[in-house]
Amino acid sequence: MKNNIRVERAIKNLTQEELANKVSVSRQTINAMEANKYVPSTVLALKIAKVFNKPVEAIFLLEKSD
Amino acid sequence: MKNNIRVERAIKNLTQEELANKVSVSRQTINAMEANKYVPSTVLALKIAKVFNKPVEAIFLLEKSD
DNA sequence: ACAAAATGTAAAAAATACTTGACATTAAGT
DNA sequence: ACTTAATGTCAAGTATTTTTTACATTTTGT
Repeated sequence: MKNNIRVERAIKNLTQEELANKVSVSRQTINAMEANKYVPSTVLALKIAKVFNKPVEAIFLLEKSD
Repeated sequence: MKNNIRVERAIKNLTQEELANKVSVSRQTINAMEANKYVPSTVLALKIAKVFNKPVEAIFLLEKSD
């Protein structure tokens, strides 16, 4: 699974830490997600999508391998 | 987090097992999700939304407790 | 009423998400 | 060049998701 968090974060001009605070996770969690180290839970995906005012599908993209 | 899987499944007339096969998880995973026993991964949420042709947000709903 | 299909549930194990803390590297501003 | 903010990364630990197996209950069709 791919994600556009870094891009969306740039658009909104947010640091990893600021985003982390907004969605109540650690900064490392955001960092690891951007580095595609793991797939977040749906709760977290919904919260992030909400911060960016976009549907989940616009930020998190399924790949063939999923 | 709430979800409308049972309703969407009824609309599409799918059994838990059929849905489970479509998204490559066990029947118990679908059952437990419907029973709100746990929150699925984003990959699973995306796949389920795709089966139902709806955005993730239409099927999985954040609650205050999230 | 009976049989078969669908659903509920539970426990143990495996896999993965997420935290905390700590330190190293890079980028930005003065 | 210096300082600070931002990001990268790692390791160990906790929490949660998901699988498997197995059996009980409910629903559906005949």
